[in-house]
Amino acid sequence: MTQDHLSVTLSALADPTRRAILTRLSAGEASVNELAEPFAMTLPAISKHLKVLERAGLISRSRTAQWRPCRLEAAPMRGVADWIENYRRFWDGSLDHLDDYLSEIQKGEKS
Amino acid sequence: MTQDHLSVTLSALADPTRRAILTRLSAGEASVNELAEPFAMTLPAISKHLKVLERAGLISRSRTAQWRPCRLEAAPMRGVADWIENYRRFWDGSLDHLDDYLSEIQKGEKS
DNA sequence: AATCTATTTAACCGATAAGATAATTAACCT
DNA sequence: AGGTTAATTATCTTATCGGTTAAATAGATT
Repeated sequence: MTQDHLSVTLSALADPTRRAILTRLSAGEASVNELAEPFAMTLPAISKHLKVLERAGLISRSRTAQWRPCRLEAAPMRGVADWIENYRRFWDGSLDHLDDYLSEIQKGEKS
Repeated sequence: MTQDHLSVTLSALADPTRRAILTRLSAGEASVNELAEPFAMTLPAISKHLKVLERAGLISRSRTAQWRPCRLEAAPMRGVADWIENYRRFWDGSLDHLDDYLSEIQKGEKS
């Protein structure tokens, strides 16, 4: 089954190692070895995680000599933020204007 | 490995069927059969999806006769929204891109 | 040319996920 | 009691995931 963008993004984000990598990258570019350093995990494992993040469009990679520095590309997160925003009222607790929101919600995702 | 809340929530949300179920539930409670109806999928499959959502705390279930109506519980989404909010500046960009722009300008002025 | 460094690819493994079918539980209605 | 409806559990298959070790590629250095 060809996965939709939102599913690809969310499942990329569902792994704690990958989220930690993104957090690290929010402080700036980093090489694969730098990214791997904090984890009790082999390099190929990190390499795989990076490939998942790249496929999801959450990072991009350049080439400098033998290094392949990674950069955060947060754009796909916007889809997640937008989707989840439709549910904010359900945890924010102000159920007062429920009716106003219903039609908006129903315009949401139809797979 | 015991999964953290955020990972459990995100992987529950990573499936389009489950997201569609949540969207449906944002319009109000529904029975399992009602939830299953729009999908080309057997009932046990839906039942499994519901179990995943329940484990993630994204739905709760009551018992009325032979029906087990499901209700949306959006609370766990808050963790997702909070986490992702840290990245908004990277796609909203106004601040970031302004910084880039300003440093570009300064380089231009110096040369 | 030889070697060191950075990273990826290949091949494999165990665990989990998503689906199916068939059987089972639970509650309702004659 | 017997049958219908609602939903779950059990079992199985197939595919993907997250990790490993070992080998391969690519570029820099000596």
